[in-house]
Amino acid sequence: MPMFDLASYLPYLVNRVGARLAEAFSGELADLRITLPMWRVMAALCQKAGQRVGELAEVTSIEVSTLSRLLRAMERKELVRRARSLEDARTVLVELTDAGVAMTDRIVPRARLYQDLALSGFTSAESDSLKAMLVRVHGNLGALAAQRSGFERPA
Amino acid sequence: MPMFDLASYLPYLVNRVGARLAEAFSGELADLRITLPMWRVMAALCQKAGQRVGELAEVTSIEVSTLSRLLRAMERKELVRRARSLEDARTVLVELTDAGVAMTDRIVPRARLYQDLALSGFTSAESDSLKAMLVRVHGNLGALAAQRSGFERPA
DNA sequence: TATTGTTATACTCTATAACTATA
DNA sequence: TATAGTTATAGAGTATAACAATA
Repeated sequence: MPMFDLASYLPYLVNRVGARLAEAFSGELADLRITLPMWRVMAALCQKAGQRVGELAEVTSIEVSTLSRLLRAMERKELVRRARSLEDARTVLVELTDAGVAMTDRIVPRARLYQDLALSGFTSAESDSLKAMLVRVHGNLGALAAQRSGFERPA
Repeated sequence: MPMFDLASYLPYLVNRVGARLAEAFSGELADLRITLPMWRVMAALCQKAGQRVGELAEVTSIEVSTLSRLLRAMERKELVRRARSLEDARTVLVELTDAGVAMTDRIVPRARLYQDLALSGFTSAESDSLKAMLVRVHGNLGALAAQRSGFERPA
């Protein structure tokens, strides 16, 4: 029987936390009839107003084809608007509607509160340290993927 | 437009890292015809030999009904074995077959290497600190879920 | 009655590829 | 030709509930 300590295996720890974060916040969004993927899109859009579909896919970690259908559902709920770019007519720019902005405004305080609960007992230095290390790991994995693709990626 | 900084939002950072970890290691497992959920089950089982289905569901963050079908698929591949418990005939104990142990033995070194790549540039103290903080966040979220369920859960 | 696990259903996500339109 | 996005399909996951067996 091979030896392997899950409790010190980073992917396990991250997956576990991610599952709990997702489960808990999904419940938080249920009464607003918003799903977690929708909130991810809204959070990305409220950070930067008009984004291309591919850009959004990268930020939200949602597959482009999945995202395309998700955006259609969000359009039906009048949360977002899609429009062809004037500069490059291949690309589609996505932005929040007024209703989308209003909904995001309702969710953001919950998201903040929720993060505070997840980090309760942490000093602000500890929170910052945790986040910085997650960013470093993300970077390491990105470099890894870039290597495999044969060469460095633009970013 | 609401203000919200994704780059300092913990759920976003965790989701992002989780997505990259999953994507990268899935590729690592592809040539062995093992999926990530299968590996999660195997890793859990190599940590503790015989586990109930519900126990495995908790450890792997996989829904019981999904896990039930996953275990059937793993039985067909002769990686695991299911058997009714003698003590409580309602419960089913899952364990790795010899082939399952052999496969796990092939994967474990890759998993270790893979973790090292994800944590490259980290001192051992930093890695430990990151893991410990993820465990604390997991605990905070568990306490939160327990509260909502009306009262404290056994564990 | 409550619990454990399996099964069924409907819905969503992923992966892949075909397709349209632009560049 | 290459790129951006949409759409279609099949396979797998999730959520829910019904169900069987056992406690």
